[in-house]
Amino acid sequence: MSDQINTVANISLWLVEDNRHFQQTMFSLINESDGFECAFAFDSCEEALEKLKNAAPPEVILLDIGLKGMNGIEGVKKFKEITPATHIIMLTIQDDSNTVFEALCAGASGYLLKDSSPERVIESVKEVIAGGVSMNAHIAKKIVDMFKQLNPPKGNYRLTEREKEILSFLVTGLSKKQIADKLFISFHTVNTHIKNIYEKLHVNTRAGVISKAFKEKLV
Amino acid sequence: MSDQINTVANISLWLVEDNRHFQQTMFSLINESDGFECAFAFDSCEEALEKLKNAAPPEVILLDIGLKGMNGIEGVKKFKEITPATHIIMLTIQDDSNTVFEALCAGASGYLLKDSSPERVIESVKEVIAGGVSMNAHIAKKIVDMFKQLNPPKGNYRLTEREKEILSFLVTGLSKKQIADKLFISFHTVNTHIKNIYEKLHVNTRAGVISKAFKEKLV
DNA sequence: TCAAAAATACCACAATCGTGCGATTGTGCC
DNA sequence: GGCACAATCGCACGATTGTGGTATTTTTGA
Repeated sequence: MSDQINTVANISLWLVEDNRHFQQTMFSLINESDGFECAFAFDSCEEALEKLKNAAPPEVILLDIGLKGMNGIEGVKKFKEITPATHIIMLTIQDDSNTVFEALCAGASGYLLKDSSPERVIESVKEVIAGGVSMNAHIAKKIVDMFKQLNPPKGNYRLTEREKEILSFLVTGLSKKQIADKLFISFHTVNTHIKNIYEKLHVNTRAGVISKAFKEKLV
Repeated sequence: MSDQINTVANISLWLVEDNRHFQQTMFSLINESDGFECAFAFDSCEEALEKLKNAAPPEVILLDIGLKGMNGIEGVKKFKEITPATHIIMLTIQDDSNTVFEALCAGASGYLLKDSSPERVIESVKEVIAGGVSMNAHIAKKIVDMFKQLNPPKGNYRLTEREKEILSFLVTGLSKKQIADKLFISFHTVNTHIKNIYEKLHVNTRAGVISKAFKEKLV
């Protein structure tokens, strides 16, 4: 508790990038920015991971997506295993949405085009530290599209409330008898409801109902 | 082909917003921006939808998410039905991610906080016209999180290739006999395989296997 | 108020399923 | 050679399912 006289601690960043020229540029850019400090710059994930064994993890890692050796995607996973609280921003030359998308799924918090303006770099870092995910409109669209695709408008088979209820029990794997007991109705009634569900969904086996229910998000 | 002397056509926008003060501010902001033109401003979705019947649709609609009458979400759906090529940007007072998320799923191309800077507004419009989706880091995180949730790491139950194959047939609703015929093996063999699958997945009904297969993305 | 829709209940029977056994063959591995 | 494992095949039997009916009561909507 001696010499905390100047300011609050800087945000610490690490840089993993094999292009020495770009590495230098980025390194300087960060260290010249108020409140940020680029502690280390590495040429490969392997080196950075090695360093993590005996150094405090940074708050943010800027990680080239196209590294030799362990590539960025694998890198994200490894880093996140070791220090899950560290935010990782991918660096890419081009707007390759597939790769970026994979990186996000692997745990990255955003990505930056390498030719981004210094302001944009700093803005991204701030965004991820605030808990956000930093991406551009193009990637955002990819993700929203994919999301919509995974959430197709659910088909309407005009199931009644009771039928939906029973469908949900079928999906959990209950037998007719178990459903009857659960709803305090007769086995025969459940039988009838199931017959009606089968007819409405155009299926004729348990397996058919359940697949259809999952595929079309009926449950 | 007569008087195309001045410039390329302006980007046409419509504004749907019931707060008259904000409506005026935004209207002026847009019309003062080079290359943009706010053709109409409406107080409600109903009015704008009415106008669409006899006016050319705009390239972009700025749509308040919290309108009286038909709200923004329903509005997006209606607009998109009538003029799917029109990009819609939602206007929100607060960063309400659930609503914004619904809007995006309903077809919106982005959203703007109402206190965004004029530059941010124009930037968003440009982004959506370029085919992107405009959102901030906070919403982006929500969506990426949701996406990850939909793609959980698949459990490994050490199913053999044959078992996986049979599992996939089970999911499509085939009976033991049908599977046997399809694979040119005996009914009894299929029976055995299914028994083993049940044991490995810790289930004991057809329904159980299929739900588990879907929930854990085994197929 | 009256008809339609939904929920309830019952019966019977063939088909299919789940599960208890046991057994042979081929393959890879130490 | 011996061991583990996957794939194959077999039998038996009780449990459950799917399907063909019919029929009553309650709820809903026009």
